Amino acid sequence: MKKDSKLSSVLHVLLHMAHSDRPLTSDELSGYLQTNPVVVRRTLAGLRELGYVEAVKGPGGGWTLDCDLAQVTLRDIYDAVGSPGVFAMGHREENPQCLVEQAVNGALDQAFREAEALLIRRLSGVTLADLSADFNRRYQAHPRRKAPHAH
Amino acid sequence: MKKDSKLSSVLHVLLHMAHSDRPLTSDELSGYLQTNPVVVRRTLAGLRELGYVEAVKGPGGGWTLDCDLAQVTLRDIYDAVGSPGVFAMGHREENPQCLVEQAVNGALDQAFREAEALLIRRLSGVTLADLSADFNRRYQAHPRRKAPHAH
DNA sequence: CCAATATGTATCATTGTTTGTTACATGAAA
DNA sequence: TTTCATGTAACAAACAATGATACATATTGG
Repeated sequence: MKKDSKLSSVLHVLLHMAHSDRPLTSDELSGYLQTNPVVVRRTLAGLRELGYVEAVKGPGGGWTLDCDLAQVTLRDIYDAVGSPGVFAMGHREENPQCLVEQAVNGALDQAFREAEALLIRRLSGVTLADLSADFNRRYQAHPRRKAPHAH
Repeated sequence: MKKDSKLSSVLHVLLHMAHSDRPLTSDELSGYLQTNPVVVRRTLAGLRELGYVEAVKGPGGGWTLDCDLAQVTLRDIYDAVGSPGVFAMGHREENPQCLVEQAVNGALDQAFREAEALLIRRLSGVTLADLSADFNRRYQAHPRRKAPHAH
């Protein structure tokens, strides 16, 4: 099944923005993700509406962070990109009257709910600042690299 | 994102088989799932190869269970249908050299791994016999229903 | 004011996966 | 030998995610 990479992509560009001292254009960001500038704008539109990032038009414009990295968790970003369904599995509403199906779905739903709850807890426990610090650690470990982010 | 319902579907038909005293044809089973007989055969083919079910050709033929319900867990069935990817989210291999991406993916992977491990644990803790018992409880609670499974 | 740059967004094309369908071969039973 | 059933390949349809194009809007700086 095809995987939705919105969350990963958004975090990727947010971190790049965190380590940039000037606005980054959709064009530049799309280069990092090897995608299209329009896709970037589309994806970041939600974050802009929620006030996590700011977009400025015109020359010298682009995207900048507009939040406290230490206050925003991965869960916030997950919500911001639309809280996409966590699981690739589910069940159609085949026939909810069927007692057999009710039994099956009940058992599966229980397991899936618990797993999703754990995932959300874990995402809530990591801030963008944590990610940024993690990046810095990796950078210290590879100081020879010319650019902090090889693209 | 579209959800894969193979696991749910397979469990559904397995339980029907568990409560039937004769082989059920792909045609009948496809009726329960509101799908196509060929899809059923395709999906159950894996379970047949693993010995969980048996398929008999010819008049009076069809599908029957060929395992101990108390010994087979939902996790076994999950594996039997191909252990489809659990999550609808992921990350492309955009640019693994990028330290930013490494930091992001590291954090996400950690959270996803834990959630998946919990899901597998939960699935391992439920047997087909448990599901069958659950069905029976539901049936006791609705004794007026003419057929044990309304289809 | 105007040219250049950048986002905002609607629309359409492309791609890939899943599911459904058709067709036909194989095998078993009466 | 007819009928009923599975086994499977091949193809069609449906759908969602992604990419691309076009153009409007806003801002900067000469």
